[in-house]
Amino acid sequence: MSTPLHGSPRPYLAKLERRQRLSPAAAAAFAGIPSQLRVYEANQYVVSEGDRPKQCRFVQSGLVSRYKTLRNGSRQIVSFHIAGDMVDLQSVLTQLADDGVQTHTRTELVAIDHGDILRLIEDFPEIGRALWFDTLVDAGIFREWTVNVGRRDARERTAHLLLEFAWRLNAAGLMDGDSFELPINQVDMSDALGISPVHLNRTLQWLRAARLIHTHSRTIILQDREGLVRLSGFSPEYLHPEGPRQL
Amino acid sequence: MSTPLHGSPRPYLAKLERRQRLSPAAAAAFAGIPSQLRVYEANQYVVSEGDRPKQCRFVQSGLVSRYKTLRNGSRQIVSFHIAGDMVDLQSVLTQLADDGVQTHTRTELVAIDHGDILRLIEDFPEIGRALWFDTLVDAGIFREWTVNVGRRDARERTAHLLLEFAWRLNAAGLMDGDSFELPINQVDMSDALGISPVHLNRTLQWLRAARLIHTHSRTIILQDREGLVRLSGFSPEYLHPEGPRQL
DNA sequence: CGAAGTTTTGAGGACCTTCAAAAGTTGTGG
DNA sequence: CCACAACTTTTGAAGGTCCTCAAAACTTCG
Repeated sequence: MSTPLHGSPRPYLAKLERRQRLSPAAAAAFAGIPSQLRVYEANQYVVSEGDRPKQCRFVQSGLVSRYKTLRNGSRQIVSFHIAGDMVDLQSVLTQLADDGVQTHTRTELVAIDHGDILRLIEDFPEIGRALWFDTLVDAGIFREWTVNVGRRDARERTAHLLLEFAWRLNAAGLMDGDSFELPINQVDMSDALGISPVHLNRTLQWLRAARLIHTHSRTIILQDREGLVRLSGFSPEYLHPEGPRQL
Repeated sequence: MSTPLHGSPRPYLAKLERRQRLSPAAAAAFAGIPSQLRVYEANQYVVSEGDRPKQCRFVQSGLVSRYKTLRNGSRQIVSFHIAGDMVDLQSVLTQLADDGVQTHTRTELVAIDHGDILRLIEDFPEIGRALWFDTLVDAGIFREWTVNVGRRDARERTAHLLLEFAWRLNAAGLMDGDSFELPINQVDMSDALGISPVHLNRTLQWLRAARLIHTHSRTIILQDREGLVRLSGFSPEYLHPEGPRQL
């Protein structure tokens, strides 16, 4: 971890503004909020389960996950966060972190003090609504993940996760046609899917053999989107692309 | 479904006030919000996936769940809501319901217009924070459910669900010592746990044989809480009993 | 070029599923 | 208050998906 540098909340602000118009005053106040940039290497722990963080962070570049550890040492990743995503907005109000946060590749995180966020909401209710909506979308993703691990078999759930990544990366302008970078190893990916690494490996081989995906290094190419959608039942409503209700 | 009767937001308000003090003005405004009581029989559908509800509802008495249906007909229940819980607070801002809501027993629901909630938040930012915190607790439960179906075997996850029920019912003052009513059949419960009804039945038999629980009709008696906690790894931090950060 | 990390393979077994039917329980109307 | 229908729980049996363990092959990086 390097020393904190001057950060900028703009990438996250941009994401909020893609969803709903903010007044110039609110946007300016948000853009002026104090923030620090920190760069993490791959596989570093940013927040640990049980911490009481004083800041929340969003991803400027890279990939992080939130995870929970069980006593037997097994682990479940409960969410991924790509560039522009707020990682632990919840910590603004909840005092205890019930999950941990780690990086999967070299990642730039921008940290903002809880107090500054709360003051911003106080001054600009529209920002409060935008942040609330952001947590509602997160909650929708959590629900879909419960469905994924609860009711889809390994092939379906792997295909579903890849399509979710593609959809979110595309919304963030990070897709390159049908291909995207997924800088995560199979052990971590299996922790997100609730299966064993060995079985994930065989599942990926099956997806490749079925010509649904193509991979080289850590690039995923969606060779047959139609087929992936048919296999997984992916449908993006749960990501709420329509944005929040307007007043 | 009967004709709507005059309702009262007090049970939900009471839940919010157990977590954080509200100013008398805010509490009074909340208590005065228009609301309608509706009574549903068991196994009725309240909201369907894809609906665009104009109201949100909380449970006055009874039990409801939120679920998602897959194309092959299988189903995952993603949450349960007991008396005092807001069921679909998220619909205040999200336009499209990405899951359905159904009852499991005779249930009284109190409906409140989205517009009235939004106005209340506008007038009383402290209520906005209380509602945001409520959705954050919900999101914490969703994450734990992902862990439950992703990384715990059938015995562990069944024990975990029962302890979560016990903990939440106790917080709502609905526990009777070590026993509580769970008005839900094994088919629906298996949809919440991501296992087959047959396997849930055998799992429950195992829990009874291990003298961890005792059941008669739809009453659950936690015969050995210690043992259930040891088996499931249940720990209530994810329910955020500490309440929201105070300003 | 060696070391560490990651992916792949093999084999055996555990957990959980499906299907089908029986047994038990609850609710309703005559 | 009994009889019957509908629903729910339980049982049995066979089979599939996924797991664990262990080692080999491959890749990445200093």
